Amino acid sequence: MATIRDVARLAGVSVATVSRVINKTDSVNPETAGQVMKAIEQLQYEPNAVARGLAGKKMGIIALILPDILNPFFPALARGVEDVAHKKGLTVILGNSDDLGLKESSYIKVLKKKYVDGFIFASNTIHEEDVEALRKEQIPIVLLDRGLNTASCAVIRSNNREGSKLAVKHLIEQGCQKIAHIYGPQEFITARERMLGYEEIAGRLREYSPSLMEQGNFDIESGRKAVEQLLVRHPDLDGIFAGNDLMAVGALKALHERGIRVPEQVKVCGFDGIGLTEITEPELTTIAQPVYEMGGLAAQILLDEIESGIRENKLIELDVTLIPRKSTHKEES
Amino acid sequence: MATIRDVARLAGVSVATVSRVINKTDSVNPETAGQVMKAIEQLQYEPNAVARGLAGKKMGIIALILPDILNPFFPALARGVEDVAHKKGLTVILGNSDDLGLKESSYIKVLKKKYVDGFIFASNTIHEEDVEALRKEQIPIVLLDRGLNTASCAVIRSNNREGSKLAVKHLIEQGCQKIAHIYGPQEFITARERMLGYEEIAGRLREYSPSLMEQGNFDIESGRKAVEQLLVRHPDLDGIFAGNDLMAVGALKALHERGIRVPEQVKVCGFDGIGLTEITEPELTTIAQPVYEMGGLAAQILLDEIESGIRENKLIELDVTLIPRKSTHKEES
DNA sequence: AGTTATATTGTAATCGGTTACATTATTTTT
DNA sequence: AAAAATAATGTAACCGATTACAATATAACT
Repeated sequence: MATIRDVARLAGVSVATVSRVINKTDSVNPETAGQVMKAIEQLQYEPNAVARGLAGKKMGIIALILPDILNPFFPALARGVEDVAHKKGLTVILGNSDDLGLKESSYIKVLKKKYVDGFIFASNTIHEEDVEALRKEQIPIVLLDRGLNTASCAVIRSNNREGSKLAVKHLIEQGCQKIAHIYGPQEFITARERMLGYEEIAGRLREYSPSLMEQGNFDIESGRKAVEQLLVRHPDLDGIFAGNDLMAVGALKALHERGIRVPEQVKVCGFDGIGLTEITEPELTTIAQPVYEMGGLAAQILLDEIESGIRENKLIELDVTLIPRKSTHKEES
Repeated sequence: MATIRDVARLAGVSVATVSRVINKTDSVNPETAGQVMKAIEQLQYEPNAVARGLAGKKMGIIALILPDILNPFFPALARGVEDVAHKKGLTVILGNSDDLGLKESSYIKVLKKKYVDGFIFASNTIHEEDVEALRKEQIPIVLLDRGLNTASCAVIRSNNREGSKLAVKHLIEQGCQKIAHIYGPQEFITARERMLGYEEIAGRLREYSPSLMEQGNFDIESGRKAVEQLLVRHPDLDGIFAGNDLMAVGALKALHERGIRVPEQVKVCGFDGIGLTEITEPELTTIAQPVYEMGGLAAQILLDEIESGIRENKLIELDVTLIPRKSTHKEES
């Protein structure tokens, strides 16, 4: 591999001039630049990213820390991030935090030493101090689905509240009168927001009761269990709005096991819009988040901040969309 | 951030000695080492990974290049790789190649400049020359699901042939007599092997005919279409072995649309063992690859090679297991 | 006792870039 | 025409580690 000094020698100039040509940071005589270009060409020279990184404290890498790539919500996010990053010549380091603050801290520690350009946290358990520390060191961060309290960096999320309202309204339109909700762990702001949206609309129904809500923890099994509980208390419920698709799948399973037909007897709606929803039987109505776009946007914002060096603590809330499918279909009467 | 010189100064020794203490590369007087340790402690010193990388040409990063993290097969692989890497203090860079040789080359080019320690390719389209080039530069590689021809580095795959045989035998045991196969793109060795396994067992059946095979391309939609074709030629088929789970899901959908009951009229078996198989209705029998373990093993082998510097061109073939589920259930008569 | 081997430590080059500062030549300003 | 500004380039320090080589002291060997 040729180095910048090889190029300088061949072109008969100093390394500084070569650097200037490469980075266009300073004016260089066009003729000289030509020589340099020719030398670069001849030697097939490519600047060494690590040396650059050492000098500039930026490795051209962004870190994406998410809870678990196995959770079907995250691959699309990762892909969104990676596509944008790759287009700009940056690479993406992936970390699974399992929603453990400790693991997040550990990633931060390791990755800071590697001079990553910035972090995207799609994780709910980052310690506030970690964020603060990164800020103080001027390392750009973008947060996904984090509260307002951390107003010290860009935050992206989708409009969970409105999404829930869409879901419940849709269930009502399809004829549901007694709509249950399986909510996610309340330490997640997304889960809280979705519950609020549900309460806002479902609370108006004559049949509404707080006991129509049951906790799950965002996985399939908990969705199934929640429905079992709900059916004990309300055997006559006719709609279920699950806080995410995974729990909705669990709900579908529970109903199927009990011989309760979907959508005829009970209609089910999920949240997230992951691919799974297209392969259940019946296919699952869901509130789709623009996950891929969220990832891309997060990367875009991060890259902007990296390039410009200016932090904009914007809070971006993306719109979600209802995707009506068979699981909430209303038979024409 | 403290540097090694700060430590040296505080401990009253040279940077070389500090380096020796940190890396245990050379003998250091225990007393001196103590001083150094104390200084390190006091300054909260942590070696800068980039400077180290520049000096040693290794950044403590491994690159995982896969076709598409959105394909449900790969998250588990990625997780397997990442878990092992993280345990050893390495980080993982993720790249989506979309099975485009060009994108792979592009990743290689970029990542070599970043001194990644090694590559794991789970992609089917790497140019032979790229592999050769990396080898020549002594950069460790591990390949997943690649042919024997590339015997110049470690290769991991699962026993696709045996897996197919397991699948077809299972279908026969469950009472199938006319078993169709949806095979994947023949440029993928996995697809070829699975087809061979199918032919080996299904070929013995009285009802066998080459026209029982139909091509798909490993996605849901192609599985559905393949079944439509197959049903035209063989309305009386009673078993379908799909070359992967995604196509099996498509098959399920096609059958469901036509009102053909699974498993009563037709039994279906997939291949891969991805999570989707548990949420279809009926749940899908499949041949499970130990995907997470494959990832872990790939990382392990790569790390061994990185550490030791010696390449072992082993070919490891992992066992697959049949997971019988409802989609091939035989009604007791 | 003289010599060789071993342990311990330091000096300075090296990895491969970026960039502050200095220098010279040329152009613009007054 | 002298002074000031601008363009073009080079020198060398710096980023923060590793490591070859040299130097010194001490232990072991003949």
